[in-house]
Amino acid sequence: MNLKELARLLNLSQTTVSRALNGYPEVNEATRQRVLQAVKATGYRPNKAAQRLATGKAGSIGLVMPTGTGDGTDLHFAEFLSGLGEIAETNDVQLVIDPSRVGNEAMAFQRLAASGTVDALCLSYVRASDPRIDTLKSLRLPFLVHGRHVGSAPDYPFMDIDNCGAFRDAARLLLQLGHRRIALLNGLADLSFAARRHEGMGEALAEYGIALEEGFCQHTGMTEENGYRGTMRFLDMDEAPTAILCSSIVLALGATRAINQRGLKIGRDISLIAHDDVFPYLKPENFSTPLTTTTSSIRAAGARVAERLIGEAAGRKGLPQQEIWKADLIVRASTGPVPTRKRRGTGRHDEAAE
Amino acid sequence: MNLKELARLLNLSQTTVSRALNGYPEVNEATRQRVLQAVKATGYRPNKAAQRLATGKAGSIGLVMPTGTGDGTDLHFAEFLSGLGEIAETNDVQLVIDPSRVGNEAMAFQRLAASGTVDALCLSYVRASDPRIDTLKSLRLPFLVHGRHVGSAPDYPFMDIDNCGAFRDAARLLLQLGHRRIALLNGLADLSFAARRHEGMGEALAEYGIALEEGFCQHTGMTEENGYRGTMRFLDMDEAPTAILCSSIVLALGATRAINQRGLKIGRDISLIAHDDVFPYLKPENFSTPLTTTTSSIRAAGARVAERLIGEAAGRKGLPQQEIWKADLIVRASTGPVPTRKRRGTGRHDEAAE
DNA sequence: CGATCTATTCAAAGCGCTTTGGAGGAGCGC
DNA sequence: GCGCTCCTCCAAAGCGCTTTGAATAGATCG
Repeated sequence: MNLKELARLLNLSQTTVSRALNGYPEVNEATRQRVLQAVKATGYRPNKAAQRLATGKAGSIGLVMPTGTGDGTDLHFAEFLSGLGEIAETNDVQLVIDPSRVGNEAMAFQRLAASGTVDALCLSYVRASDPRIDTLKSLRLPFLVHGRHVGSAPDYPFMDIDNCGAFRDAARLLLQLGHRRIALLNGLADLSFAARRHEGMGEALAEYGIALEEGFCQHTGMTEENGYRGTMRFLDMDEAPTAILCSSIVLALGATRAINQRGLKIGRDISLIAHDDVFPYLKPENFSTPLTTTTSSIRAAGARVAERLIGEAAGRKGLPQQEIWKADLIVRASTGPVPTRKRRGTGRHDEAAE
Repeated sequence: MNLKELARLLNLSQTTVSRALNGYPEVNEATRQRVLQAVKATGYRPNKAAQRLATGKAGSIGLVMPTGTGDGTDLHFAEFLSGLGEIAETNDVQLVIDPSRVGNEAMAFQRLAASGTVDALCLSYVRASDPRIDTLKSLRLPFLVHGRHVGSAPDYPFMDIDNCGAFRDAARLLLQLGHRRIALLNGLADLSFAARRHEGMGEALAEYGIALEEGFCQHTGMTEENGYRGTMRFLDMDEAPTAILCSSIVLALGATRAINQRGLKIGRDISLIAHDDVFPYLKPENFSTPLTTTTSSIRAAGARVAERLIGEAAGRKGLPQQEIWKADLIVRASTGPVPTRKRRGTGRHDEAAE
């Protein structure tokens, strides 16, 4: 069933039927109703490809899915996607995702853009320095970056959370609790959020005249395994940290395992703060010791990104170009004052820097 | 840059250029090279919408993403998607995902199908009894079901793993080790894989004359929290199970937490087997006690589904219509002989049935 | 009453691609 | 030289939709 048939069926021209369907004013209300009736009766659906061809609008937004990274990226991607999806659904917009091997995304973007399958593009998993942003800028499509590069001030639309502030606040809390040796289990170093969290933590330490030593930092894929290994390495140090910041709840999972295995008690012997992207299946409040977190729903971020992207594709103006959400610092039982009596290592010991 | 311009540029007709690009034989190899050169130089990409309209082929496969279920579904979906994506990428096929609120998927499928944006559809997260399959059958598009309904023999193409066999084998192993009180932490009861695993476990127990009691079964979303709670409930029983089967590694995570909290030792005091979908960020071998698992990569399944779907969309015949993969039972340290001396509860105690 | 609006409707021209049905020329056998 | 087949290439007809530019009819007006 296509427009032509439908029009013939109604003894109308395609023009009129098309207009009736798309809400143009120059069609009699009675005929519009007649058309709507017929649509319902026949189950007619406009062919999207034809619509695209005719209008140039695709009715979908594109995103590039990093495939097979194996670093726990997928976990966040799924949740982000879920948020995107919710908004996309209510706006009757489809998501077309172009899977692409890492390093090949620029091509994937070009393909998506040139093929005219999407009205707007979304970039996620931004690297600290990311050439894909330039690719995006060179395309003539609206786009939105989830995250932002590090260094210069971004001159493109983005939506990001205040990773720097989050980890600054988290580190401050620990410092206020008397911790001086604080370690960081971070995501891969070239990811922008990882760089920013590192930075924020460094800032807080600096306020106490402490330097963030690289020995106290791990940059890895955010898997349970890496969380475990990193924590073990920290705990094995002569001057082991009394607190650890984790860039992901999955890392915290591994950290918890390591700490438990050592017979230490989280919140008493060692403090733990993790960034929580709010996964429904793994909640920080359900850890054996409920986890203090910096919290920001990545799903909500996805929803917001979709909202803006759809708006922009529709030509709506006046949307904020750059947006940074603060993450909440939610204190639970995994943080406590620095242990006064030594349990392991040498106990309290200020590491003044500079 | 479009075909017409490109053709003019080359002093060729659109026909010839189109044919050169699509690998038709009736074009001189020399001119084909010339065309290819020009494409490279100009960065020409065929407009997908136009191609779709002309050929009726969309060059993409559609899947419906269940949105906002909050039951840990997303986790598996992401990994599955990742597998789909890998194959889709190499075949230059896009994935269009239609997010849809649960219960609304039938409409989403119809929308996808009628709009002509996809060549084939994939259904995942099959329920034990699933009306969406009928929807799919009524559409005139190739489709593939990941999973299969329970009850009658499926009369549609699917790809599934042998959930029944996997949990039968797993339960058998436990039975051989002397366990008689075995519990099940399952996914939501209306999901087909959950039903099948329940069934398989029941079969194994039946071989030993044991009935699978509902008190030993939990059907919930596969979150860490539910794993923990369920396990706690089991451990609190007078006749607590000596072994637990988990339908997901995330459930096992919660189970581990509960067991540890009780001061029990996995593999000695209580045995644990989980189904492992092979998530890169959470590996059973890295649990504090490495987990015995029934293993089948959901990513590989996604890849296979994509392969078949793409083949079918291309009209390739002779592909197997129904496919069931066996899951490997990989024994690690979380399973051991049933404890002989009682630690908790009443120790060994046969619960003969019937 | 002829002229000017206004409210509806329509025919036809694309959108950028594929594909059908030739056309022109080279090569061949007779 | 003629008819034939091959090999290349082309013009033009769609695919199903939107949209431009008119046409028609009824209403309004001087």
